[in-house]
Amino acid sequence: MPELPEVENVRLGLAQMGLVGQTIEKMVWGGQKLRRPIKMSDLGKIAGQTVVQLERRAKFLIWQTADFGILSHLGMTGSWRAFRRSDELLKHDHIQIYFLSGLQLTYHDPRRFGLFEIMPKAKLATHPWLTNLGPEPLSENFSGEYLFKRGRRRDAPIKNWLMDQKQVVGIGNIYASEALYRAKVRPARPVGRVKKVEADAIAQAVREVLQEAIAAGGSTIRDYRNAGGEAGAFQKTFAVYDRAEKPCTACATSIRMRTFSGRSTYWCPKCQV
DNA sequence: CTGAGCACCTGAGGGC
DNA sequence: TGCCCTCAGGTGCTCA
Repeated sequence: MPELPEVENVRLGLAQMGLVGQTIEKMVWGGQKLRRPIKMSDLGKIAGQTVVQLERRAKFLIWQTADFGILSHLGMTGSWRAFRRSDELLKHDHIQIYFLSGLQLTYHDPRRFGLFEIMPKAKLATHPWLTNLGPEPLSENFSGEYLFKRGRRRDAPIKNWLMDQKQVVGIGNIYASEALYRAKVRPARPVGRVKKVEADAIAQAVREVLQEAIAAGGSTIRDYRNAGGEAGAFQKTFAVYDRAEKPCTACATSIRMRTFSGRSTYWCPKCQV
Protein backbone atom coordinates (compact mmCIF):
# COMPACT_ATOMS: atom_id res chain seq x y z
CA MET A 1 0.00 0.00 0.00
CA PRO A 2 1.98 2.86 1.25
CA GLU A 3 4.78 4.51 -0.63
CA LEU A 4 6.78 7.49 0.59
CA PRO A 5 3.92 10.05 0.48
CA GLU A 6 1.61 7.82 2.50
CA VAL A 7 4.23 6.98 5.13
CA GLU A 8 5.18 10.66 5.32
CA ASN A 9 1.55 11.57 5.96
CA VAL A 10 1.34 9.02 8.76
CA ARG A 11 4.46 10.57 10.28
CA LEU A 12 3.05 14.08 9.96
CA GLY A 13 -0.25 13.02 11.49
CA LEU A 14 1.39 11.33 14.45
CA ALA A 15 3.61 14.37 14.97
CA GLN A 16 0.60 16.71 14.92
CA MET A 17 -1.13 14.56 17.51
CA GLY A 18 1.83 15.15 19.78
CA LEU A 19 3.32 11.66 19.82
CA VAL A 20 6.72 13.08 20.65
CA GLY A 21 6.80 13.65 24.40
CA GLN A 22 4.24 10.94 25.19
CA THR A 23 5.15 8.26 27.69
CA ILE A 24 4.31 4.65 26.90
CA GLU A 25 2.30 2.83 29.54
CA LYS A 26 2.36 -0.54 27.83
CA MET A 27 2.41 -2.27 24.49
CA VAL A 28 0.27 -5.28 23.60
CA TRP A 29 0.66 -7.67 20.68
CA GLY A 30 -2.22 -9.91 19.56
CA GLY A 31 0.09 -12.77 18.66
CA GLN A 32 -0.30 -13.02 14.88
CA LYS A 33 3.01 -12.63 13.12
CA LEU A 34 3.50 -9.91 10.56
CA ARG A 35 6.19 -10.66 7.97
CA ARG A 36 8.22 -11.81 10.94
CA PRO A 37 7.21 -12.72 14.48
CA ILE A 38 7.39 -9.89 17.03
CA LYS A 39 9.59 -10.56 20.03
CA MET A 40 7.34 -10.46 23.10
CA SER A 41 10.26 -9.85 25.43
CA ASP A 42 10.92 -6.52 23.72
CA LEU A 43 7.39 -5.27 24.28
CA GLY A 44 7.78 -5.40 28.04
CA LYS A 45 10.91 -3.28 28.06
CA ILE A 46 9.25 -0.30 26.48
CA ALA A 47 6.93 0.55 29.40
CA GLY A 48 7.79 3.90 30.95
CA GLN A 49 9.78 5.09 27.95
CA THR A 50 9.01 8.52 26.48
CA VAL A 51 9.02 9.07 22.73
CA VAL A 52 11.71 11.64 21.93
CA GLN A 53 11.85 11.45 18.14
CA LEU A 54 9.69 10.41 15.20
CA GLU A 55 11.19 10.13 11.72
CA ARG A 56 10.72 8.51 8.35
CA ARG A 57 13.49 6.79 6.40
CA ALA A 58 12.47 5.22 3.08
CA LYS A 59 9.08 3.60 3.83
CA PHE A 60 9.94 3.02 7.51
CA LEU A 61 8.64 4.95 10.48
CA ILE A 62 11.32 5.26 13.15
CA TRP A 63 10.44 6.12 16.75
CA GLN A 64 13.05 6.71 19.38
CA THR A 65 12.85 6.81 23.15
CA ALA A 66 15.73 7.39 25.55
CA ASP A 67 16.82 3.75 25.34
CA PHE A 68 15.00 2.14 22.42
CA GLY A 69 14.35 2.42 18.72
CA ILE A 70 11.12 1.22 17.14
CA LEU A 71 10.88 0.40 13.43
CA SER A 72 7.54 0.11 11.66
CA HIS A 73 6.93 -0.72 7.99
CA LEU A 74 3.35 -0.73 6.70
CA GLY A 75 3.80 -3.36 3.99
CA MET A 76 0.84 -3.29 1.60
CA THR A 77 -2.10 -2.78 3.96
CA GLY A 78 -0.72 -1.55 7.27
CA SER A 79 -1.99 1.53 9.07
CA TRP A 80 -1.61 3.22 12.47
CA ARG A 81 -4.64 4.88 13.93
CA ALA A 82 -4.66 7.11 16.95
CA PHE A 83 -7.62 7.65 19.24
CA ARG A 84 -8.60 8.12 22.86
CA ARG A 85 -8.25 4.90 24.78
CA SER A 86 -10.82 2.29 24.02
CA ASP A 87 -10.90 -1.46 24.27
CA GLU A 88 -12.73 -1.76 21.00
CA LEU A 89 -10.59 -3.75 18.60
CA LEU A 90 -11.24 -4.40 14.94
CA LYS A 91 -10.33 -7.55 13.06
CA HIS A 92 -6.67 -7.30 11.99
CA ASP A 93 -5.69 -4.93 14.79
CA HIS A 94 -2.34 -6.45 15.80
CA ILE A 95 -0.48 -4.04 18.09
CA GLN A 96 -1.77 -1.62 20.73
CA ILE A 97 0.37 1.09 22.25
CA TYR A 98 -1.16 2.68 25.34
CA PHE A 99 0.18 6.04 26.50
CA LEU A 100 -0.14 7.52 29.98
CA SER A 101 -2.02 10.50 28.49
CA GLY A 102 -4.89 8.25 27.41
CA LEU A 103 -3.84 8.26 23.76
CA GLN A 104 -3.87 4.86 22.11
CA LEU A 105 -2.15 3.82 18.88
CA THR A 106 -3.26 0.72 17.04
CA TYR A 107 -1.52 -1.06 14.19
CA HIS A 108 -4.01 -2.55 11.71
CA ASP A 109 -2.83 -4.78 8.83
CA PRO A 110 -5.10 -7.29 7.05
CA ARG A 111 -2.43 -8.86 4.85
CA ARG A 112 0.25 -8.73 7.54
CA PHE A 113 3.10 -7.79 5.19
CA GLY A 114 4.18 -5.11 7.64
CA LEU A 115 7.17 -5.15 9.97
CA PHE A 116 7.55 -4.08 13.58
CA GLU A 117 10.58 -4.32 15.82
CA ILE A 118 11.82 -2.81 19.06
CA MET A 119 15.56 -2.71 19.66
CA PRO A 120 18.15 -1.04 21.86
CA LYS A 121 18.81 2.41 20.44
CA ALA A 122 22.40 1.59 19.56
CA LYS A 123 21.25 -1.07 17.11
CA LEU A 124 19.10 1.28 15.04
CA ALA A 125 21.90 2.65 12.89
CA THR A 126 23.09 -0.77 11.84
CA HIS A 127 19.73 -2.50 11.62
CA PRO A 128 19.60 -4.70 8.49
CA TRP A 129 16.32 -3.14 7.34
CA LEU A 130 17.99 0.28 7.18
CA THR A 131 21.26 -0.69 5.58
CA ASN A 132 21.72 -0.88 1.80
CA LEU A 133 19.03 1.73 1.28
CA GLY A 134 19.49 4.23 -1.53
CA PRO A 135 19.21 7.99 -1.09
CA GLU A 136 16.00 9.77 -0.14
CA PRO A 137 14.38 10.97 -3.38
CA LEU A 138 13.61 14.40 -1.91
CA SER A 139 17.18 14.96 -0.78
CA GLU A 140 20.11 16.48 -2.64
CA ASN A 141 21.63 13.02 -2.89
CA PHE A 142 19.13 11.98 -5.53
CA SER A 143 19.58 13.66 -8.90
CA GLY A 144 19.58 13.02 -12.62
CA GLU A 145 23.34 12.69 -12.46
CA TYR A 146 23.11 10.04 -9.74
CA LEU A 147 20.54 8.10 -11.77
CA PHE A 148 22.57 8.45 -14.97
CA LYS A 149 25.81 7.29 -13.39
CA ARG A 150 24.37 4.46 -11.30
CA GLY A 151 22.21 3.21 -14.14
CA ARG A 152 25.05 2.76 -16.61
CA ARG A 153 25.50 -0.76 -17.93
CA ARG A 154 22.30 -1.83 -16.22
CA ASP A 155 19.69 -3.60 -18.25
CA ALA A 156 16.72 -3.44 -15.89
CA PRO A 157 13.72 -1.39 -17.02
CA ILE A 158 13.89 2.14 -15.58
CA LYS A 159 10.56 1.44 -13.86
CA ASN A 160 12.01 -1.48 -11.90
CA TRP A 161 15.14 0.51 -11.11
CA LEU A 162 13.07 3.34 -9.59
CA MET A 163 11.27 0.83 -7.36
CA ASP A 164 14.52 -0.81 -6.20
CA GLN A 165 15.09 0.54 -2.68
CA LYS A 166 18.84 -0.05 -3.02
CA GLN A 167 18.96 2.55 -5.80
CA VAL A 168 16.54 5.16 -4.44
CA VAL A 169 13.97 4.73 -1.67
CA GLY A 170 10.31 5.48 -1.24
CA ILE A 171 9.07 4.95 -4.80
CA GLY A 172 6.58 2.12 -5.29
CA ASN A 173 4.31 0.88 -8.02
CA ILE A 174 2.05 3.94 -8.29
CA TYR A 175 4.61 6.72 -8.26
CA ALA A 176 7.03 4.90 -10.59
CA SER A 177 4.40 4.92 -13.36
CA GLU A 178 3.27 8.46 -12.56
CA ALA A 179 6.80 9.90 -12.51
CA LEU A 180 7.82 8.24 -15.78
CA TYR A 181 4.71 9.64 -17.46
CA ARG A 182 5.71 13.14 -16.39
CA ALA A 183 9.28 12.59 -17.53
CA LYS A 184 8.00 11.27 -20.89
CA VAL A 185 10.11 8.11 -20.66
CA ARG A 186 8.64 4.64 -21.19
CA PRO A 187 8.82 2.26 -18.21
CA ALA A 188 10.45 -0.50 -20.29
CA ARG A 189 13.51 1.57 -21.23
CA PRO A 190 16.65 -0.07 -19.85
CA VAL A 191 18.22 2.27 -17.28
CA GLY A 192 21.49 2.09 -19.14
CA ARG A 193 19.82 3.65 -22.17
CA VAL A 194 18.37 6.64 -20.36
CA LYS A 195 20.07 9.81 -21.63
CA LYS A 196 21.41 12.43 -19.23
CA VAL A 197 18.64 14.93 -20.02
CA GLU A 198 16.07 12.21 -19.52
CA ALA A 199 17.65 11.21 -16.22
CA ASP A 200 17.35 14.84 -15.13
CA ALA A 201 13.69 14.86 -16.16
CA ILE A 202 13.01 11.62 -14.29
CA ALA A 203 14.64 12.83 -11.08
CA GLN A 204 12.67 16.07 -11.31
CA ALA A 205 9.41 14.23 -12.04
CA VAL A 206 9.96 11.89 -9.08
CA ARG A 207 10.41 14.88 -6.78
CA GLU A 208 7.35 16.68 -8.12
CA VAL A 209 5.05 13.68 -8.00
CA LEU A 210 6.10 12.74 -4.47
CA GLN A 211 5.78 16.31 -3.19
CA GLU A 212 2.37 16.79 -4.76
CA ALA A 213 1.21 13.43 -3.40
CA ILE A 214 2.41 14.34 0.10
CA ALA A 215 0.50 17.62 -0.13
CA ALA A 216 -2.63 15.76 -1.28
CA GLY A 217 -2.47 13.45 1.72
CA GLY A 218 -1.21 10.45 -0.27
CA SER A 219 -3.14 8.07 -2.51
CA THR A 220 -5.92 5.80 -1.32
CA ILE A 221 -6.79 2.89 -3.62
CA ARG A 222 -8.52 0.87 -0.95
CA ASP A 223 -6.83 0.55 2.44
CA TYR A 224 -4.65 3.55 3.03
CA ARG A 225 -5.70 5.84 5.87
CA ASN A 226 -3.68 8.39 7.79
CA ALA A 227 -3.43 8.26 11.58
CA GLY A 228 -6.67 10.19 11.84
CA GLY A 229 -8.48 7.65 9.65
CA GLU A 230 -8.72 9.90 6.59
CA ALA A 231 -8.14 8.79 3.00
CA GLY A 232 -5.72 10.57 0.64
CA ALA A 233 -6.75 12.47 -2.48
CA PHE A 234 -3.87 12.07 -4.93
CA GLN A 235 -5.54 9.09 -6.65
CA LYS A 236 -8.01 11.57 -8.14
CA THR A 237 -5.22 13.08 -10.19
CA PHE A 238 -3.48 9.94 -11.45
CA ALA A 239 -2.37 10.49 -15.04
CA VAL A 240 -1.79 6.83 -15.87
CA TYR A 241 -1.94 4.53 -12.83
CA ASP A 242 -5.01 2.26 -12.95
CA ARG A 243 -6.14 4.01 -16.16
CA ALA A 244 -5.63 1.22 -18.73
CA GLU A 245 -7.57 1.84 -21.96
CA LYS A 246 -8.57 5.31 -20.80
CA PRO A 247 -7.53 8.38 -22.78
CA CYS A 248 -4.28 10.13 -21.97
CA THR A 249 -5.19 13.51 -20.49
CA ALA A 250 -2.63 15.18 -22.77
CA CYS A 251 -3.15 13.46 -26.14
CA ALA A 252 -6.19 11.17 -25.74
CA THR A 253 -4.21 8.08 -26.76
CA SER A 254 -5.30 4.94 -24.93
CA ILE A 255 -3.23 4.33 -21.80
CA ARG A 256 -1.41 1.00 -22.00
CA MET A 257 -0.79 -1.53 -19.23
CA ARG A 258 1.53 -4.50 -18.86
CA THR A 259 3.21 -6.21 -15.97
CA PHE A 260 6.89 -5.67 -15.18
CA SER A 261 8.23 -8.28 -12.76
CA GLY A 262 4.69 -9.03 -11.76
CA ARG A 263 3.62 -5.42 -11.13
CA SER A 264 1.02 -3.60 -13.23
CA THR A 265 2.63 -0.74 -15.11
CA TYR A 266 0.90 2.05 -17.02
CA TRP A 267 2.08 4.48 -19.67
CA CYS A 268 1.03 6.57 -22.66
CA PRO A 269 2.55 5.09 -25.82
CA LYS A 270 2.48 8.46 -27.56
CA CYS A 271 3.70 10.86 -24.86
CA GLN A 272 6.40 8.52 -23.54
CA VAL A 273 9.42 7.59 -25.65
C1' DC B 1 26.65 -9.87 -9.57
C1' DT B 2 21.90 -9.06 -12.14
C1' DG B 3 17.07 -9.66 -13.15
C1' DA B 4 12.81 -12.44 -13.09
C1' DG B 5 9.46 -15.07 -10.66
C1' DC B 6 7.26 -16.48 -6.79
C1' DA B 7 6.03 -16.61 -1.86
C1' DC B 8 4.14 -14.39 1.96
C1' DC B 9 -1.38 -13.06 3.42
C1' DT B 10 -6.40 -11.48 3.29
C1' DG B 11 -10.28 -9.50 1.00
C1' DA B 12 -12.74 -7.34 -2.84
C1' DG B 13 -14.79 -7.72 -7.14
C1' DG B 14 -16.12 -9.93 -11.50
C1' DG B 15 -17.89 -13.91 -14.17
C1' DC B 16 -20.86 -17.71 -14.19
C1' DT C 1 -26.24 -16.65 -2.87
C1' DG C 2 -21.94 -18.96 -3.78
C1' DC C 3 -17.80 -20.58 -5.91
C1' DC C 4 -13.66 -19.72 -8.37
C1' DC C 5 -10.47 -16.78 -10.30
C1' DT C 6 -7.62 -12.56 -10.43
C1' DC C 7 -5.74 -8.73 -8.45
C1' DA C 8 -3.91 -5.37 -4.79
C1' DG C 9 0.43 1.14 -2.39
C1' DG C 10 6.00 -4.33 -0.70
C1' DT C 11 9.84 -6.93 -0.26
C1' DG C 12 12.83 -10.95 0.27
C1' DC C 13 14.20 -15.38 -1.23
C1' DT C 14 15.57 -18.62 -4.93
C1' DC C 15 17.05 -19.69 -9.32
C1' DA C 16 19.19 -19.21 -13.97
